[in-house]
Amino acid sequence: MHTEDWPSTAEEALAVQERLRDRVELADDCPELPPTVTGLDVAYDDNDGIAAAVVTLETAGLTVVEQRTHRAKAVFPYEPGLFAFRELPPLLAALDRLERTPDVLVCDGHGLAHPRRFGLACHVGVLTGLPAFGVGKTRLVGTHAAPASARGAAEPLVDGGEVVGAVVRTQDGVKPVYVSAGHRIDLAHACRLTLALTPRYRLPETTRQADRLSRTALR
DNA sequence: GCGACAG
DNA sequence: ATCTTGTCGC
Repeated sequence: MHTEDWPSTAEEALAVQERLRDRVELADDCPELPPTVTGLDVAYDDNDGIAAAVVTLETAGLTVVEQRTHRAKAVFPYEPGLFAFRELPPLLAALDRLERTPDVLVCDGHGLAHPRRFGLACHVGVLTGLPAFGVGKTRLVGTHAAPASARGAAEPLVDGGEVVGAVVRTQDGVKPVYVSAGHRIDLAHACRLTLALTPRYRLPETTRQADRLSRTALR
């Protein structure tokens, strides 16, 4: 899929989303402990300028092994449920610049925890063919009980009668994050990785590194 | 009809 | 997403 035929209206985006949705793989392909984890994030300025950043970390020590960025102009407005069409172009461009193929992608948004079960993490996974999951800071859909206050506590996120993700407490007493599978990885695995990526802070180290890099790339 | 609504 | 000082807590 190229920039030329990228959807520019909500109707077109919905059609593309529906087409891609059929290619999502729910089976878990992701290794038990992938050698590396790659975080994705995008920063914005006041003039439709956007900068995407991807950072690959060694899973064991969470040290950076490779990082890439891509600057561009926003080509799609923010719209809940169609968020992927805004961040996907620069993210895919940045991912293309990586020399080492990622083992698993960690997105700043949702995967299956989406009104049509196909959020950013699903798009990224399907379009790259790589395992991917999402870690959101706030809820998009679903209801859930409050997880216990200790790090590691989690509660299922339910929408339309099905479990679409998990609400996970990554640090004692902090606001929980929303974890959901995207492609070729299951929820349990995504939750386990999320905890491995949050030894000290609320958000995954992958997201923190990508966030910081995208901001500097914007200036 | 009235909210809710990833980043 | 982004705009921002002080302030509560360990």
